[in-house]
Amino acid sequence: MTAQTKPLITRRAAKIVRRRQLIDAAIESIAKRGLGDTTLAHVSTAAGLSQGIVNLHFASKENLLNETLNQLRAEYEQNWRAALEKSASDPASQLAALLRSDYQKTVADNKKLAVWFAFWGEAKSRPTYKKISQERVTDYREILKELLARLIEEGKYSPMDIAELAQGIIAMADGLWLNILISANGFKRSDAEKVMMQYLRQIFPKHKQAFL
Amino acid sequence: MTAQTKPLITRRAAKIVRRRQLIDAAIESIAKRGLGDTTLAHVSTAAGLSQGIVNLHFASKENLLNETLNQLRAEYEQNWRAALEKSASDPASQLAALLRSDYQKTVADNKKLAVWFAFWGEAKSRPTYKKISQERVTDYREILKELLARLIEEGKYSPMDIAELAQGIIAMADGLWLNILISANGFKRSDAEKVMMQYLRQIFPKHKQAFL
Amino acid sequence: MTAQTKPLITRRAAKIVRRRQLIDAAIESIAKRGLGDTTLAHVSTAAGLSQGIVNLHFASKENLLNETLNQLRAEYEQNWRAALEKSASDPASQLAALLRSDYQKTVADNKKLAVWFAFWGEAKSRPTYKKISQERVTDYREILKELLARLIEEGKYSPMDIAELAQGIIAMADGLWLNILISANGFKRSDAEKVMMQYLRQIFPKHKQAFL
Amino acid sequence: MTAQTKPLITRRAAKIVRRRQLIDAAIESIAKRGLGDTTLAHVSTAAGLSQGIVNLHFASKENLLNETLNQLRAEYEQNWRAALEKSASDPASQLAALLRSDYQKTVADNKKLAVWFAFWGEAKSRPTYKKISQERVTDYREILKELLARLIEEGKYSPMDIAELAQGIIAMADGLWLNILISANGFKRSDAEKVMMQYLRQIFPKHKQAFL
DNA sequence: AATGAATGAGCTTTCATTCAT
DNA sequence: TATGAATGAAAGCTCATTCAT
Repeated sequence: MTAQTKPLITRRAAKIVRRRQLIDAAIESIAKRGLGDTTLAHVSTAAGLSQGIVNLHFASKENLLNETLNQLRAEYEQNWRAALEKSASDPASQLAALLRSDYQKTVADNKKLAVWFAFWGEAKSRPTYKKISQERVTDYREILKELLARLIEEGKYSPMDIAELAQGIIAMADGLWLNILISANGFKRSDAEKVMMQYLRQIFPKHKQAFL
Repeated sequence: MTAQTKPLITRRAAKIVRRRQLIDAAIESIAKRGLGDTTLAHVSTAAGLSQGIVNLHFASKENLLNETLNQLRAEYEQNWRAALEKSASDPASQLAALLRSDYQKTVADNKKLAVWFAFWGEAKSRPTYKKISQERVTDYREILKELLARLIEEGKYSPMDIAELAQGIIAMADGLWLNILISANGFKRSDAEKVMMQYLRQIFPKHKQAFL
Repeated sequence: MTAQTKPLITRRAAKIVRRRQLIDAAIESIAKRGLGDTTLAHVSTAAGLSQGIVNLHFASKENLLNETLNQLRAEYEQNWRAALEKSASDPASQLAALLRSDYQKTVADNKKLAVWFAFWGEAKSRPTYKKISQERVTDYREILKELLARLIEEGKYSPMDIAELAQGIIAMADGLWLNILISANGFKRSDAEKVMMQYLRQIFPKHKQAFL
Repeated sequence: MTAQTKPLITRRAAKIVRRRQLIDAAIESIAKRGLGDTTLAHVSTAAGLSQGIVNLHFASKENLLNETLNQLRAEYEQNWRAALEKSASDPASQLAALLRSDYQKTVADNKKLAVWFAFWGEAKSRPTYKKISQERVTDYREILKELLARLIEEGKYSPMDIAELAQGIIAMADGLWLNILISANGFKRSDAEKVMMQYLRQIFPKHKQAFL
């Protein structure tokens, strides 16, 4: 009887935990089998739960998948924001921190990359996937542009089209993810980071040090 | 009028023609609906043919999909090789031609990009997709490295890690494809080309002209 | 009246009950249409259940069919063992009981005979069918041989090759099943029994009484 | 021009040959795969001919199968009639010849037995198969009864129900076929013959010699 | 909140049959 | 007479979803 006040919170918490558990199982399965071959049975089994559980917590498979992508997006954003906070505040350090964060295990391990690409592969025909995929880089791009502007000013580099530059950097970042996912010869996260840093050194030679 | 005895489109088309027709229908459907929602019924209907036709010509759906990816790969290669042949032989022109070819309509229209990403999305769990995806860039990468070497020598640029450079360029090229596919603000093939050219101008300032 | 809270037939029947229900439906359909024309739709409809039900409980059609044959084999064995137990223990009575049991309604009604022959018809190309068909008579044959030996001893008949004798009796038993199944002129179970009893009287004239 | 009178005959002959060729291929396939898994593609391929060939010569698969069974029936009859003609004319010899003929290679090799049982397996649901299967033994049974009558008279055996006796003999003959088809321990045609001869010796001890 | 038996639409595949050549 | 590409109905099977418990 004394325990009766608490359960509401506990239950709500339990609910969130369960959802997260199912999302994790979904990521696991998508990475292993692809989006097309992932069934709700795979997900619930991997979560050690029963058949109907996904529909109970997410109402539909579509919804689970949307939430999964959303989860990935949130993690991604959290990760680069944390990286910025931890790093020194000068633009070069911040830029390095931002771009290095893309290759941290938390966001770019083989499983998660596979899932990102799985969703991108369906993005054209699924507005929700497309939208979340776009959202993933909106803030990132703005921050990136800001940092580039500050760096160019600080380093007195000749003027550049910052928007284009940011596009290029993000493109390279994504392309390196693809390379990690698909390469035959074991291209790793650390390799991707090296390539990216080399690129930054080439564009911002005066700040080489920050990009070693 | 003399051709009137034989219909222009013979009902029994040559096998190769039929196969091509079905591959085209597959591309169409994958672009429209994604890989996961593409059914053989979609493909055969789009081709204006009957239910069993895909299994007749490709034995299985899996095989059709493999051949579709293969077709895309072949087209891609053909396209950049043709671009190289048409362009001037100096390394800068060749480099520009090679990288511009990635954004030609033949290989990078919205449909084909969607299909590429659809396959990449399943590449982790499908060895065949992975393999063909790797093959897509093997020759391309070699040629690219060769051109970079010649250009660096010609321009007497300070030494660079050519392999890494090539990785970065290809990554950017692929990432720009993603941007075309997913961007909200109408990022087009021509925009991608601009970004890439800007990048080349930054790395090879003495050859700016070739990358305008 | 007290049972009214729970319906007599619970929607979710115990697994074993469902399986049995489906096997019965399969027997029904095989008898009516043959093995080749029996579809899962026939079986599930006959069982008053839905399309997917067979795959849910048996994983595949092949498995359902194997289990069906197995069921038939088990019933057959149960039947003759029960017959032996019920009969007097002298060899002649036992022999009569054993061979009469082959023509009891439980195991040799028109439906089940049709099913046996349906499986035998495919036995050559289906190892599982062949194996189960062999197993059907292994114990039966041993018991039969034992009884023949005891009877010959008891009656002091001139020595016979018991194995061959048993082969012949079993062959006749099976052939009589075929006759029931195929005969134009309404050859019935009781007719088959008569033929078999006549045969036994001929071989074991001193025990005529037991085979009337 | 001189050859123009002949072709009609040649063609007709060719037609029969072709039909026979297809029937043989059907037997081959049914023995190998069973009735249910035999497709027209199997048959035409085994005959080294093209897809549509069966429909051309038999109008339908059903028809081919009926004709195949018919062919088997005809061969079977031919075989025992030939055996009777070759044998001595006394009833015992005739009887021995008749029953031995059931285990000659021509009619009772593994392939043909498999086909017989394949058809019997569907006989219940296919009137045509049932009919032809009945026809197979109608004349045979009459002859058998006649021979039994003559033998009983000749041997002055105590009176028997000849119809029942014939039923039993035919049943045993068929059951021995089943044993050849299904037995695990290599029960052969010669073994079947032995069992049958033993039986005859038991019933007609005075004619033992004829049944050795 | 959780289970898991049941459903049924929809999928890929097979195959007898047709028919232009 | 023969071919073999094409058809389309029908099969076995999968799986998201429902719902009694």
